[in-house]
Amino acid sequence: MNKTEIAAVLTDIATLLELKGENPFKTRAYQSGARLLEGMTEDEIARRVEAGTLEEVKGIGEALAQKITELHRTGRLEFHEKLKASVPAGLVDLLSIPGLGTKKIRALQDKLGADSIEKLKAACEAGQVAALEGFGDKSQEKILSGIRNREAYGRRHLWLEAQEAGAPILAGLRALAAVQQVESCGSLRRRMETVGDLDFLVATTEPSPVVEWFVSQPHVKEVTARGDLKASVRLESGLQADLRLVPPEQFVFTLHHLTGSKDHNVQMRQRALERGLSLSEWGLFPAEDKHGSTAEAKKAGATGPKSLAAKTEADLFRHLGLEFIPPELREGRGEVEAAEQRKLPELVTEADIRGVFHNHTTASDGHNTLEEMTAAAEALGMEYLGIADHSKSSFQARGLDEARLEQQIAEIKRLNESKKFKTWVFSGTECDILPDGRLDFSDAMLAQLDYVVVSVHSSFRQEREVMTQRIIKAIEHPHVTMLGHLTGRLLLEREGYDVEVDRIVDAAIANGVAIELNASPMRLDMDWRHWRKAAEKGLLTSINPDAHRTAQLDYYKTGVGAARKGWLTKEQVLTTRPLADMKKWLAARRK
DNA sequence: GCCGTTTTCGGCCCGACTGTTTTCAGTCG
Repeated sequence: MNKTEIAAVLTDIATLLELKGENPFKTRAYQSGARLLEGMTEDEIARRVEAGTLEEVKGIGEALAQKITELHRTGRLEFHEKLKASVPAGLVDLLSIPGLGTKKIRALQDKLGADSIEKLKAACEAGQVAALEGFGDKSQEKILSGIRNREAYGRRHLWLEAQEAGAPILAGLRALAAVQQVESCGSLRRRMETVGDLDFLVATTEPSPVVEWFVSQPHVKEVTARGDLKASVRLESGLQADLRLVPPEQFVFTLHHLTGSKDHNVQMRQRALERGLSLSEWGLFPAEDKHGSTAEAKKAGATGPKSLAAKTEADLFRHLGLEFIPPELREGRGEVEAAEQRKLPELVTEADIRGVFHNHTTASDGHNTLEEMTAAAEALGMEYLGIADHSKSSFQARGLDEARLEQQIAEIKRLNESKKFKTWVFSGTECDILPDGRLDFSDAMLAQLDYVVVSVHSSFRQEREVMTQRIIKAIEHPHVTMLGHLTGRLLLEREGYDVEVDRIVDAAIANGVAIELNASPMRLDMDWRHWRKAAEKGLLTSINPDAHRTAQLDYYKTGVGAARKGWLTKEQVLTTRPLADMKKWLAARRK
């Protein structure tokens, strides 16, 4: 078993033990064991299993070491299997209902035999839950609504959806007189491809009008919590939005804490400790001396230790000997080390982008004409726009055959010559990669184009090796400029096809082909997790909106977010080049 | 289940909020 699988088993054990009412510190030990494994390399784990030195890792003791070893060697763990068999299968599902934790679930199971969502729902409808000690009408109603809305509440949301839902809230908060500073935090700020909920942080000395505004904005369906220092609402979309209010001097620390990620925060706290400091959402304090706990220090109130001051996050990082780490990079993937060595990349910005490739028109499955798309690109200030309608095999998308493509080439030529728009238009195609790796157009046809995007749109289920070879064959074709959506994934809907990313990246570099960063918010493909390594090897990308209507040209901004998350600099993104350079680069590709 | 320059036993992160309680347990992040 690899580390991810082993960690998953440990986490599962923790959950099952909790449901059985085990000592919470025992369950925490399994959880932290899982986290520790995630933070180690496969190599290190294998080495420690082999040498029997797992116990040297702080947080892993005799019991965990034995279990990890068994899982690593055999892929099974009898302890886990017996445990699983002893807990009703439906019980774990109950944890997904808001307001239900292990204690209440146990009570419901013990007293009502409710060990599945179905049975719990029936018990609620019969009024049995409200009658239980420790429960009441409100709890019963909350459980029922939690069950009814389970799907909507549990769902993650595309980054752009979350961003659009959050923008008016952020603007509204910013406009309040009592608000000194406000930011959204969490995965939205880190620009993760999907977002679980919205987190807003406000600096204020006068929280109550802020809370009042927050819970009474439009689109709030339900207020789930409301206090002096925090509030939570459920929006009509099913998204949950949380508000935290802190005094101004604490803002930066809470902002950093709530932005995360967890892994990043763990590393930062560790680093603080190494320097005799203690970092938390409350501040950056001198670490407590051996005789006083932080709790006692807290109780001492104003006489307790004072946090170091930080006006901005840059101050916070500076206190720890680090340069500022942009939120997008805070994933615990080497950014702290890089910040220490002053080796963080200068990330590409929206302002760097000069043009957009891979866009569709009404010729295939787009909703706007060539002229409308060009006008929209001009309005965005783009120096160039690349059209790439589908090729003939994509008949579901009204793909163009040779005759229609030649027509479009002529049309684009006329448009450029007319100088009607400041934006230059490049003729291209999104050419299907056929199941055997051949392309959907002849060499002669492809040679007439300014650029060629190649994409897989069929036979998604091919074996990993077949699919990998298929794509590499296409990349090796002399007329190909860039590879479209590497895996074809649709976030929250469909897994991508199975490919060996490293080999495709190497083939692209060897053939001078770029891999697009498809900026459609439902794709963001190739995944940001691959970009750092790929770009360090020399891969170039093009941030492509894959727009099917004028408004979607704007997707390039979402793509810039993903590119930043992938540590990409301006130099590594082709579409930051001015038109003249871009023309030169494309011409050189065609020789 | 893990840990220890104060401990091999007795701690383990904690603050805010809700709901059901009448002083607090459970959940959440």
